[in-house]
Amino acid sequence: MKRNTWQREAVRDALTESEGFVSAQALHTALRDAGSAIGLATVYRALADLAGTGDADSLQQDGESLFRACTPDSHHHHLICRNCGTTVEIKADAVEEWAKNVAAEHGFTEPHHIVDVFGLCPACSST
Amino acid sequence: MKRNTWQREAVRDALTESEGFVSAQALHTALRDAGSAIGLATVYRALADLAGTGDADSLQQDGESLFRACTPDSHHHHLICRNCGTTVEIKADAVEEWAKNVAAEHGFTEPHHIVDVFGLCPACSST
DNA sequence: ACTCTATTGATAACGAATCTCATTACCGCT
DNA sequence: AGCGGTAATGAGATTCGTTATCAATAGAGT
Ligand SMILES: [Mn+2]
Ligand SMILES: [Mn+2]
Ligand SMILES: [Zn+2]
Ligand SMILES: [Zn+2]
Repeated sequence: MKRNTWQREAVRDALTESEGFVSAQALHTALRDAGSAIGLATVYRALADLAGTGDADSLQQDGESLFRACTPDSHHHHLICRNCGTTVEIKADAVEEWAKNVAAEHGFTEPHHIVDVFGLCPACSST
Repeated sequence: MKRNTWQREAVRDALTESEGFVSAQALHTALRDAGSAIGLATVYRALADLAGTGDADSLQQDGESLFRACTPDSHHHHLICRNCGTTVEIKADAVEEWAKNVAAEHGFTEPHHIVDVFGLCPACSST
């Protein structure tokens, strides 16, 4: 059975308080700086769990995985500032349909898709 | 100035002969198996060059970069078999427009996007 | 041919992520 | 509340993709 630990709660809380996508290592450093004694491996495990249950979304950038607390049970995509990490959740039913159709047209089954939009947020654009 | 070497040509040719996306290490192994004495670092450098000039597209899967020879000067996306790597190039003007608009609506500038569709190709679906 | 220097490649170094395993502590049970 | 089984933890070792080093090589203009 799955047990509840303060470590998992700490990771969940730290994720929620982050503005945008963060790496496991950044989250671990933030927790340690805040006085926590949590281990790095535990942060990785907690993030993997959260991503597995749908409570966190992840994406890969520059060869490392980034995570973000997300609205559960709601498939969506992200608009991400590549400078400061600020993230906006986006619903895109048209793209969902397109992805499903394009896979079917070529005889591909069990389709899934990766759709992310990067840019500079208003604050980072004006500097 | 940029010099022409048989190593760069070998990487370009090997990429072109590959069916789908391949990793730098897989390409290096294939070249060595074919009798080439090319070094691993050179394969990495050649692939980075090709990606930089737009002659190759790249994506990240399971923490490693995969590359593929692509039609130059033609922005497109990919439908990829996650079992055998077989890839189909896809034009999707509607998605291009959507990405541009969604960025503009939120005040994000200099937008770009990552759009990939994964699935099982017809051959891999029937097993 | 000569010279300059971009390129190469064996190897070391780096870094994100995972594994090991002895220790800890959550939780169902009495 | 006290036990006991065992899931979870964490410091350190390990794996593995990628990049940095740097002496040797070779492309290309003269
Ligand atoms: Mn989607
Ligand atoms: Mn596009
Ligand atoms: Zn920003
Ligand atoms: Zn396939």
